[in-house]
Amino acid sequence: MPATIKDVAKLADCSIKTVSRVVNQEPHVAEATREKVQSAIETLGYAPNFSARRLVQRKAYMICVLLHEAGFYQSAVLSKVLDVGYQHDYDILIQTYFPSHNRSKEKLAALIREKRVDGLVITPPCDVDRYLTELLVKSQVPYVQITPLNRTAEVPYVTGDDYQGAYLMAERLIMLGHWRIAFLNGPRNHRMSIDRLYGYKAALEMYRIPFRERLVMESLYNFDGGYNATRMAMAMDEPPTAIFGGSDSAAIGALYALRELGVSVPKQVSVCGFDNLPQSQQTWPGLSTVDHPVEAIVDKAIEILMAILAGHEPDSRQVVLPCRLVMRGSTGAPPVEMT
Amino acid sequence: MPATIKDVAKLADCSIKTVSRVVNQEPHVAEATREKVQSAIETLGYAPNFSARRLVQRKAYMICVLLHEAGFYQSAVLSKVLDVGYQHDYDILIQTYFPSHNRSKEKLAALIREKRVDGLVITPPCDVDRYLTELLVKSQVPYVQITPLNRTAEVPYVTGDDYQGAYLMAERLIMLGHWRIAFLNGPRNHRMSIDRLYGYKAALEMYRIPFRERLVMESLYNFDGGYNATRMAMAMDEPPTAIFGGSDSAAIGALYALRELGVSVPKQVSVCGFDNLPQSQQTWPGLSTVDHPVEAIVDKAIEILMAILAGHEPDSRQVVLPCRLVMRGSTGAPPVEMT
DNA sequence: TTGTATGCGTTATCAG
DNA sequence: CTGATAACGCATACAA
Repeated sequence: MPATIKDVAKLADCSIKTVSRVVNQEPHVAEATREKVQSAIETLGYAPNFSARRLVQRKAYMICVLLHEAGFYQSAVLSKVLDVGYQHDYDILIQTYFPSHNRSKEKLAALIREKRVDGLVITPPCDVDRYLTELLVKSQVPYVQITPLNRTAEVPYVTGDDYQGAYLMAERLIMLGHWRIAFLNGPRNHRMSIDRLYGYKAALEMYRIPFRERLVMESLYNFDGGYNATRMAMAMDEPPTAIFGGSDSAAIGALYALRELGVSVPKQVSVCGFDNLPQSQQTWPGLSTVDHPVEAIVDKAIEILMAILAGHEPDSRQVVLPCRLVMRGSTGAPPVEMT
Repeated sequence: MPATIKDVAKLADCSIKTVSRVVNQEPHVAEATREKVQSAIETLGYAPNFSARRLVQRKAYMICVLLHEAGFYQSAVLSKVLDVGYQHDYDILIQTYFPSHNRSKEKLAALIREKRVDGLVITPPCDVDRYLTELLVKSQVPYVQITPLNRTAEVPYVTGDDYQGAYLMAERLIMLGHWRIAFLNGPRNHRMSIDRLYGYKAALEMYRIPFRERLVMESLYNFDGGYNATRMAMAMDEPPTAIFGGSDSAAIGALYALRELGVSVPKQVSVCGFDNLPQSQQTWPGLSTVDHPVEAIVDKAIEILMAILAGHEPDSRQVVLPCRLVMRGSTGAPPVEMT
């Protein structure tokens, strides 16, 4: 039976309000009183009951992170959210969301209706789900998107600069001497895929390399997609000398396919990715990739969410952070052509 | 301003208690009344306030998952916990715990003191932390361990059968014709490492293969450890023909090292791991490994925790689930020796 | 089958 | 600077 604020008040010989003041670090308390209360708290091992606080303040002190699946990228997001969230004295609630799954929809709706969360952090691909976005808008819950697949004018988001990152990497490949560069594309209707593709295109254009439609392969940004696309690419009359995966997952699939085909990386074909997943440095050869600054993204996202929750307008509601290249062993100069 | 139970009562023209009965599916309500209340609930869009319920029932309706780091194994645990937890109408709170990190200690202590969680799920390596275990015991919070590094008599846990899994894999390697099998060992003082090592030893013994101390290499069960151990193993006078990683992470490190050394897997050296991480099927060649039945483990763990929280004794407090072999391309017969 | 009154542990109001 | 008292929204013992 834990001690309550009343017990403390009795022991410290004051009113509960005074105890409350001490606990919540409010001003207008005499130093002597404060000390008396403080020691009472300690001898009783008192800790305020969070549920009571939540009730009376009509606040859940809880933010929800919406995850679609558990992968490394998500893990990184999570770690950082936990870290930052706690600094703001918020609890973090994890919720999986599957568009196809009715139960997860209802669960989330209940969570919001029952005021069990104050705000949400949305991770891809949750943000492209119609039902979800409508639910969020209708219920007026504050939320912020992380690396949205699509962007909208009103919704706050924080993301990496996909266009710039892709441009940088494509440029680097070109500098190495490549000009037949295949691109493993993601879902066509996602802003993220589009930006990365455009970054690639822009670099080609800048260096006067003709863009070839057939070198853009569908990969869905996953391992299997990257694998299949690579098999197809290598079966072409003029196979590419470099394969730029729009995501590390796809690039890892490409690596696998090339290995299977007995094609040496980077001697015969260079491979690179995008995202900088932890496992990308455990492949052989290490995967050259574009680092999406996950930590910084989450940091900023939480900052924005907290500002909104606190009632003041954040500095900016839509933030795009620059990406940077991480070169490892999977890229090199193309082999000398012998015609 | 959401509707409260009073609003519903007023609209349905009954007392709040009756509404409460309907909401909580209690008996003793006339069908007619129930319908009246039900429709009132719907027109008002009423949802019970969770904080209020938590307060009055002195229950947090929340269980906490303690994570040390965010990896794939942890992700798998998480997904399942979420899934099962929600079926029991519990919220899942994620908490990172770093033994070295004072803030995370305090945070957890506060969580427990303030009755913000009803129970916990502990994942490795949290369970070997003195401070943590003492805190848990002192505060009397119910908890259950998942794949504990060490086991104790009183604490409920669910885990895979490390000994049996390692035995199985070692046996398989022997069947393939290997007898110089290196083992990438984990932290020496963990029950989990010990069991896996003993399973390996037992298989050797069963098949009358002399155990060689020097073939047991320290790897700490991580990528770098596996990498270094493998470099050392391959530098021996008589290098092993197979490398059994006590964890997939270590085995992936081994794969990397061998690739670097130009050693062909499985032609010259076979490699296998333990855990069956998702990335183990994305390596080249696919990593043969021992599947730790994470989902079943979590399932059982939550079941036990729920039983304890509900006040009745679970069927069993300590459960060990069998592992099974997952053979992929990284293992094969050893090369023919030419002396 | 239904309703009334009381309490859960806080914070907030406003008077002292 | 301090304190009595009223919310907060729900559950629950007990009465009708």
